[in-house]
Amino acid sequence: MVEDRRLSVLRAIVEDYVATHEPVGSRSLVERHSLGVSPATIRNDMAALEDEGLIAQPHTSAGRVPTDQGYRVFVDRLSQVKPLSGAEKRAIGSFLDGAVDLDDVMRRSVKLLSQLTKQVALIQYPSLTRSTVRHLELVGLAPTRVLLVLIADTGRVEQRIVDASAPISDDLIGRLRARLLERVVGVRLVDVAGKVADVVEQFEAPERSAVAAIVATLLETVVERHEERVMLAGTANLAAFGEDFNGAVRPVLEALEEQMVLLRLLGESRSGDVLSVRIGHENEVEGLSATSVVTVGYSRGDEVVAQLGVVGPTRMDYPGTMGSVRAVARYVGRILTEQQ
Amino acid sequence: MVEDRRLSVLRAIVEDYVATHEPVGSRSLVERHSLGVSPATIRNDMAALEDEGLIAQPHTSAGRVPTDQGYRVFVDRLSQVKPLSGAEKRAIGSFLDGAVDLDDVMRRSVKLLSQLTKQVALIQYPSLTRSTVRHLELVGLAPTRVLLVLIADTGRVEQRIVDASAPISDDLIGRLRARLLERVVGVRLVDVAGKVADVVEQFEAPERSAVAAIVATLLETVVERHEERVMLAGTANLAAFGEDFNGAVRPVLEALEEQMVLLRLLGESRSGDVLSVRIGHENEVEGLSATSVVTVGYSRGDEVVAQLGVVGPTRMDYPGTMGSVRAVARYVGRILTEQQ
DNA sequence: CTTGGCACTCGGTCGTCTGGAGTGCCAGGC
DNA sequence: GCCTGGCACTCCAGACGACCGAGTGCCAAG
Repeated sequence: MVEDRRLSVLRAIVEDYVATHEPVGSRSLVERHSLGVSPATIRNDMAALEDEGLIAQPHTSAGRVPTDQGYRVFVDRLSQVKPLSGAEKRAIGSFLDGAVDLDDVMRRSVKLLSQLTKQVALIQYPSLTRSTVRHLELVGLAPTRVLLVLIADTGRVEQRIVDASAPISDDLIGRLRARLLERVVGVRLVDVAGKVADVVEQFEAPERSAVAAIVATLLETVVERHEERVMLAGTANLAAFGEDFNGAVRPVLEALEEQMVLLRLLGESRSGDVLSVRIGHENEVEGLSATSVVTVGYSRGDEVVAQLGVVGPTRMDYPGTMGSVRAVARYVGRILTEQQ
Repeated sequence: MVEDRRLSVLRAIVEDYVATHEPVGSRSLVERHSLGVSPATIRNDMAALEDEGLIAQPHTSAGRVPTDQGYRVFVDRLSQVKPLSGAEKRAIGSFLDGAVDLDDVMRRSVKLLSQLTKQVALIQYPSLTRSTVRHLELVGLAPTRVLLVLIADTGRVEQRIVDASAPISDDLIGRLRARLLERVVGVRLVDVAGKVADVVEQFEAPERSAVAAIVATLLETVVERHEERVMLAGTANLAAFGEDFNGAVRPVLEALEEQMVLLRLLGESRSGDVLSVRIGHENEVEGLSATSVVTVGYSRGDEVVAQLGVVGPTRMDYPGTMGSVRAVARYVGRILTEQQ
């Protein structure tokens, strides 16, 4: 079929361009891939592909380069996720198994992913709102200060210092701690607010204001979504982007420095645990329109708790990147589930 | 004095080069600074400075550029730390005051510093080993698993999951918790090991192995220095470095990605709370020989607990950078001391 | 010790030229 | 109807050379 060959040509162009980073012409295409036809025929196909908007020429008399749409078609119809090699899998296992706590798991995973893909890797901490309270601790620091520590079942720990204007006795701390514990342990964070709503009322006048301050801080800790952190590694790999630093790399670095942007990036694909690939302009984030973002959710147990992925140039090795992202997500999920 | 003028010339060269990023010649020097002599005289001075190794020419018939040694003399003898403007001081105050916890203080400080200096900023978390134990918590997770949470008086929280092969009852957790608390609260982390050495012996056979596992993990948490974290911001400012990405910026980015390197960078200057400036090759870290590092310690109370600083091109604005670094360190110290 | 003058060096820029890679189109063949 | 070889055309990239200007070092005179 003619149509089939045309797509083969597109695939070949994408593969060559990804490999060489140079516009690919009709001659070299027939040489490197056994397409069984002459360059002239390829040229006709290329003209058609260009009409469809899948490839473009940087200038007349240059080879062709895939467009964002071209990559889209490649990813959707022409490529398969490439599974990792056995060696790579073993490397992942041994690399991640030594992690001592959640921070360590995140740090190791994101570093690993950036090394596997040679791109910038991102990982979002497991969402607090979806998890449950494992423990809550109040520690008196000073007459009017209390440290509130909240431990989620994902292993994440949040701490806040509460400065109540009224003095707080150790006895009060003990009673409040017991009451709160009995209310919130095992409760989903999103439901904590409902559970502790009436606690303040159970305390009398001299103590009430301090209790109110502590409970308010607790609610704040539980509700605030801005606390969803993102960790990042491999920015040095941006070197592969191109030579013109200020043109290409700077906006990317700037975007990556903003926690909010990173969250949006990972948040855009609330697609659960299926791979999401956003190519070039499909990306909503300003400054990243020349990059592609590959993300996937990872799970604890059978619930997706957060996303991880990579950011790289649109001319990336999609099958390989997708394979690495998916593999790391699975391993992270397994570790979180086991460590539970 | 001739000698004096020579140093003035060096100062002028440094200032001009920092401002323009271009080799500075004798003519433009007399034009921009009122030195009261002719270009020819300056040329003689420049030749002398070059003999002393303080300046160099990139090539014949180009202007002069300061050498690392030239910057050294400039910093040591020719410049004064530039205090911040009132507006800047107010900005620091309002920017840092809203911090809710230690992480937040670190995050805000490092971001602020990178914005003030337009360079890459680093901040080290307050050292664990120098601080004391504020609280310790054991939480049972599963029959054989316990979560150990250690809270230092710097506000830092460390958690570890202990997997004892033997079952651990809630009763045991309670007793062990009480005993450990009574031993370690208020004790410096470095002294914890001595305090808990005999705790294991106080438990009998069926419980002893679990206790041993928990205590071992506690010691690990307390001793391990690799846990001293460093946070970093402003990598996008590396754009000011130069155009040749792979030549100049890449090794810097790579070095900055390594926690160990960052720690060394901040650790090299155990100079307490006096500003440390390491210029170019003075820097031990490979890959950063074209950068200068300005660091200073910050305190909680009257004890220096960690370092912060910036990394930038050797052609940085030293007086301004030193002023910003010192100012931010003072504010951070104040906040930590107040929040205590 | 300073200064003006002068010859010299050398990097950066501009215009020109040329080779090569690549294209589009066309006519002929299967 | 599709493929193919041929051919004219386009245009980028690199090489080459000339020129300009900024800057230097040195010297002799003030």
